Amino acid sequence: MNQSPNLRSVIKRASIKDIARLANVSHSTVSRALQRSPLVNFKTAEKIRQIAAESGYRPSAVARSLVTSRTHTLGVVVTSIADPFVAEVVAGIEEEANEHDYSVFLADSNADPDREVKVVRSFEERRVDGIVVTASRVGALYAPLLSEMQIPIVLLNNQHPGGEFAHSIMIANVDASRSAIQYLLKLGHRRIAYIGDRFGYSSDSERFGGYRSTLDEAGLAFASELVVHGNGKAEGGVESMERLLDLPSLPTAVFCYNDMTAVGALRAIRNRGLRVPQDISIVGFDDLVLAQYTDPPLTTVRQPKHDMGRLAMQVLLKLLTGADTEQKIKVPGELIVRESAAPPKGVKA
Amino acid sequence: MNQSPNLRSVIKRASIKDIARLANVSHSTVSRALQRSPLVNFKTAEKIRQIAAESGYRPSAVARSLVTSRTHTLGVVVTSIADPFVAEVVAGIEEEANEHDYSVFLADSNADPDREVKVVRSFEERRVDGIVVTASRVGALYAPLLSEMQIPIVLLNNQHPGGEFAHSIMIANVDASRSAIQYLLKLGHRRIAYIGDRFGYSSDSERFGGYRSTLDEAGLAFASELVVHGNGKAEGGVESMERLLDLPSLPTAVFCYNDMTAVGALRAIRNRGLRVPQDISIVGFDDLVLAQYTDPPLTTVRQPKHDMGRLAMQVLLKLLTGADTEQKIKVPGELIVRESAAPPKGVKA
DNA sequence: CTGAAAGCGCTTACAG
DNA sequence: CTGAAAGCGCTTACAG
Repeated sequence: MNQSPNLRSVIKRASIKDIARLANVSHSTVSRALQRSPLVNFKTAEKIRQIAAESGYRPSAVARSLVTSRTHTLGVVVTSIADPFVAEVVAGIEEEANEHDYSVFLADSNADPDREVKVVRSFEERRVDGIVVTASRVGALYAPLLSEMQIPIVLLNNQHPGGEFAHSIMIANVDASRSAIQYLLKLGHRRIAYIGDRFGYSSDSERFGGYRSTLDEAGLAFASELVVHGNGKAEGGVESMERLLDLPSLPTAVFCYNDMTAVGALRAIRNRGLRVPQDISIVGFDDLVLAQYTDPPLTTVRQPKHDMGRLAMQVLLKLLTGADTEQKIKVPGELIVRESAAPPKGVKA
Repeated sequence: MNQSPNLRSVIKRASIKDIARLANVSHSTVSRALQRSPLVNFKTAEKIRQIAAESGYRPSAVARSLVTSRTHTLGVVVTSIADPFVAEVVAGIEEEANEHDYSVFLADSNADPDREVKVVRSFEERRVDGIVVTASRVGALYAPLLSEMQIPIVLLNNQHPGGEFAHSIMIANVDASRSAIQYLLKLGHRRIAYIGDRFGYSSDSERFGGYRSTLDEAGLAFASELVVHGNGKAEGGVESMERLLDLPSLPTAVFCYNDMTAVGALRAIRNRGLRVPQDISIVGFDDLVLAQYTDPPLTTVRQPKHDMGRLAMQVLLKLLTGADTEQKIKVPGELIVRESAAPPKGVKA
């Protein structure tokens, strides 16, 4: 009963031919019966299916793929699956894929361009039906590779969503960023800092753009010392916030590129003996689950990560069924007000 | 240049035959040249490879798999990829797999037994070379399915690692739990609570076992009101901690099933206006990255998540190359002392 | 309704 | 060193 795996691997799996022999029909008929084709007599079909079930038969997706030239498979390439934003997006992709009987290959590039190229190449060899690239920082570097590929690709929050790639889904960075800054202005803040992400090519500049234009429109002079850059992680948030805290005149509020950066900023502020939001207000971006559990709970811009993942898969599915409209979808962010932002000192709520 | 995907999909990919025609050799020779077989003349091999490169040829892994009956693929099934513990484990698996040119299928069961069964079945049809199941809660339910499978499986922190499954890698729950409780005892705590996970079949009972036996050995009477159960998430930690805080006599320290539970406990304590660790000490389990950024930073038991993932893949690799030793690996946890635990009131450090 | 035949894109003995 | 042949496990016209 408990044979060793290598012993077992010697035993050949049952194929359609074996079932055919047992059922006394041709393997064509078995194939049809298993596909529930109406072309085969009901009783024989039943019998065949029963025999298949009893013998633990499992059709070979690889053989099927070879003839149909569809693998019902997609490749997902991420910069880091350990990044909570990415993990939630992948959960959404996977869920949608699963519902449509697609399997997903996951590849973590670790933000290494070479590895990303290698991985995309391996997806080509696996003959995936489509690819989704999530939050890649290096997209531009392998653009030529992608553009010559014969596989539909959809980019999700990619740093280089432009030109040659027809299909992308992106958070509406500028508007989302503006809503965060408008909220801060409404609370009475006038000295608002921005902690960006030095690796976020387009998303950082868009979020920064929203920050700057909103400040401009409010008639506030741009103060370059209030703009610093982290790395999108908590440690980068700590460092960046420390630089801000060394300023002769502190900001009363800080808008962060993402929640992890905000978590770091929170820590740096605490380390200096200051309090959020009484001394400094903080606003994040993403709305990770942990944003509800920071101290204080984080006011942030929500990205519908799970839905964005599903959407990416839906776009892919549409492309796969032949639709060929160019798809560049912008998803709105939503400001989630919690407790990390409040009016600055001396201003009533 | 920018043809539509469906137009493109009509254009057949180059096959080994196309290359053969261009190179004026047989497809057998092309196959050999591409595999860098020493059997083929060096100059012809060079020429063939060049032609292949120029024509953007990509070998079909599916065709190759059909003949070699190896897919160089593995399936990873997880309860939830959005769980930070799981995500880090998967990162480790993926990294090790990548280094050995394996591709990984990821399936998220959402802790749904039916889905888990469906997914494992699809992995069988895809002819994955191996499967790793991570932190499954429902393993027992599909034990029969697994045991009749012809594919090697390794279980990682599975709730039912026993009997029929030869290969598993597990954190040393009992010892890790004991080290946490011993630390708390050394700090002077005598009234120590435990917030478990009602879904953690074996890991919860093992961690509880470590808790209880260490208390016993210290001569402390077991107080059942000090043991409550969450769901492994922050919300469950909040609820459970609230129940503890309603006790007529509060615990001075709480050992939590995992870090997310601890994060919830931290929040519940803060909501009651109490402080950690001055009023109550908290110890977690996992050492997620966020454990460094809670307020206060969390004292916790580290699981080497990334390494455990790599290890799982290594075991699989070993099984695939024929080794057939039963592998049940126990990985030690490590107590990471930060700031969420301190001597109870009235006891000097 | 059923079967024989061809073919998907490779690998690999077998013969030269 | 090279090619013709067989075969991996399926699907699907084509003929009956």
